This record gives sequence, structure tokens and C-alpha cells, in this order.
Amino acid sequence: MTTGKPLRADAQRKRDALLAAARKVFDAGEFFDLRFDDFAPLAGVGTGTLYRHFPTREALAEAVYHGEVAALCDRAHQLQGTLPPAEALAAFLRDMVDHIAAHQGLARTLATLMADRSSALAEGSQALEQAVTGLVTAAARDGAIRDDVDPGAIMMALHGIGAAHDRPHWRTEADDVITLVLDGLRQA
Amino acid sequence: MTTGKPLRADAQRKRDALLAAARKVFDAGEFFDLRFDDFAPLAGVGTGTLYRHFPTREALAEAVYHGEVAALCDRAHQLQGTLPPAEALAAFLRDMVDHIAAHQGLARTLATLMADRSSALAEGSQALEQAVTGLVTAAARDGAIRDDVDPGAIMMALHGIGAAHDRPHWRTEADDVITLVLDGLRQA
DNA sequence: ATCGATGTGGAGGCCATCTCCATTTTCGAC
DNA sequence: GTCGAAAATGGAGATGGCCTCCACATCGAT
Repeated sequence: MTTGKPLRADAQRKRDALLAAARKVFDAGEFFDLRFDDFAPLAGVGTGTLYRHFPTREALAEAVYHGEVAALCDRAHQLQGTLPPAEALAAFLRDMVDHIAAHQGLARTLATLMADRSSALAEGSQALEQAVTGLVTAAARDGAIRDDVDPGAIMMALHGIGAAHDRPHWRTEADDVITLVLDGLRQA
Repeated sequence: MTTGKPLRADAQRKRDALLAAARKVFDAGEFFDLRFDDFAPLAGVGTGTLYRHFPTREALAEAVYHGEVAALCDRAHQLQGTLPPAEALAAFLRDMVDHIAAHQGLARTLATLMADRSSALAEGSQALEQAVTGLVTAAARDGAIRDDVDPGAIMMALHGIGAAHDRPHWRTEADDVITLVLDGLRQA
């Protein structure tokens, strides 16, 4: 991440306020009903300030997304340190579904924006992908799962879970996808 | 689909022209670089005509999408009639990846639009989902695959494949996802 | 050939997005 | 503490894409 310049005290405050407001609006799923300009006063700033900090909707989404990804990566490392490789992977994937389920609105918003400018957010996903790759290769080296499957395939499956946010039986289907992936991975 | 009124001869011609042009632009991946207004002359019609036939970008996408879905459903039925259930399912999923690979731009465009207004296109996907469900339940009844997994889970995985269009190793990963799903389905 | 019904097209209104700069705030130096 | 340069602010207004509207053209039944 570009921590190029230390940012003045007030600027940092405004930036934080924007991110907090964004998180709230995202979670409520109201992001698309809102003119981008109208979002600024919600965080107590002017439109100019909003645009300087986040030139586009996507930039704002990416910033929020980074927080999410960081939390998930922490979880991955934590699990990797306390469970056998295969169980760590399984637990992580299950937790991920839980996490998405607990933040429906956020996931929905991020998925939509991700589709629009996937290149921008794909960059943000790198950390997550590295975490998943770490879990997969550890389990494979351990011999607990096959080693002829690209970890990226699991990212794809997760992508599908996140993107299909509005299916009626989302939770059941998401769990089943994880089951299929995990059982598929157990094949020699 | 609403074939409510027979549509006058010239109207049908313009409509076809629009669809043909749309298909071309979609496939070239230029749909989002284009003002919707500028799209009309590309098909040799005025903006008014464009908007009457397709009130929104999404409506146009949905129309194109219907054609794709119909082709895939035909393929599903064809396979279901000529192969044992489990093989039909496997062949269909592999074919689907082929199909998407062969129409990258189209898939990319549709995936993006699907995320924006997924409700609109979810309706269009119903036929596809029914085809998949048919293949899955047939294979399950045959005892060739487990029966405790919701067919919707396979739709989710496919959704992931379609949505992750711009990953560097897309083809490899897509194939691996299908492998995981198929192997996962073979578990009792 | 006539005429009512149906379809056409593009000029113009509307409104969300983004820019620009006069004013205000911060903070290091003295 | 206070001064001044640099940084940040915010909202008025320009920009430009989306969509509507209706005078005119085309169709096709009689």
C-alpha cells in the first residue's frame, strides 16, 4: 500500500470519518441509492474533500475492502498457527462463509463494485489470495490434500460465493460449494 | 418470454440489427467504453429507437444473454439424451468452460452486468439453472454422484468461473474448479 | 390509393459526476 | 505565542451522459 506521505492531522480525521461512514452505508446496502455527492455530508465533509480522498466510488470501496481482507488474512494466519494444515484450510473456508453471511450488505456492495472494475479490486485481493495459497500449499505438502490443483481455483469458487449474493438459498449453497471443494481436494 | 405482439416488419428488422450490433460490441469488450447513445448509430438506428426496444443497457444485455442460454440448454439436453447421466454432467461442465473461453468478451460483459442488476439476469438464468439441475438430479438418481448437495452450488461455482474472467491463469483455474466439483460430487 | 396505426430519430432537458479555487486550518520556526 | 507557508476544505458551477418527447415517416389493411 502507498503510505507515501504522512497526511496532516485533520486530513487523517476526515479520511477516517469517510471510511467509517462508508462502512455503515455499505453494510446497510444503501450505497447505490445514494448520489456520490450526497455521501460526503453523511461523513461531515464537503464534496471536494470526498473526491480528493477517494476519486471514485471504486476507490472508496477498495479502501473498505482492504480492511476486510486484512481481517480475513489475520484469521488465516491465526488458524495456520493453531491447527493441522488440512483443518486450518477447512476452518478458514467455513469461517469465510460465516463472515460473508454476517456482512451481507457489505459483501453484496463489494461484489457488485468488484465486477465493474475487477482489476482495481483484484489488486486488493492479492493478500487474501496469498493467505489462501499458503493454507493450500501447506495442506498439500502435508499430504492431506491433492497437489495438482491450482490454489487460484479455490479463489474462483470463493468469488462465485461472494458474487452470487442474492440467491434465495445462498447459505445452503455456499456451504455446499465449500463441501464440494474440500471433498474434491481430498482425492489423490 | 413475452411475445405479446407480433411487431411490425420494419420494427423487427431494426430490433435484429440492434441485437447483431450488440453481440459484436459485447464480444469485442467495448460495451463499457461506449456511450449508450453512441451505440444506436452503430446499428443504423436513432437513439429513440434504441431506447424503445431496450430501455436500459441491462435490457439489451438480457436479450443477448437469452441467446447464449438457449444454446447452452440445447447442448445440455443433447448430452442428456446421448450419455450416461454422470458423464453428461461432466461433459456439460467442461463444454461450458470451453464456451466461455471462446467468447471471453461476451462472458466478461455479461458477468459485469449480471452483478449490477443480478435480479434482471437471474431470471434469464433460470433456464440454464433448470438444465443444470436436470443433469445433476439425473446423475444423483442414477447413484453416480452424491445426492446431498444442492444443484445451486454448482451454479455458484459456475458463476465464479464466469465472474473471474480476468485472472491470468483463468483457463487452468476454471478447469481445476470443474475438477474439484466433479470429484467432490463423487463422494458418497 | 387512402388512411389509421405503428414505428422512427434526434434535439433538448435533466441530473449525477467531478473540478476549481477562495477561504480556512494546521504546524514548524522563531 | 504568533507568524507564515503549505496543506486541506467545501460548495458553486461546468461537464457530459442518459433518457424523453413528439413531429414526421413508414407500414399494411381495406
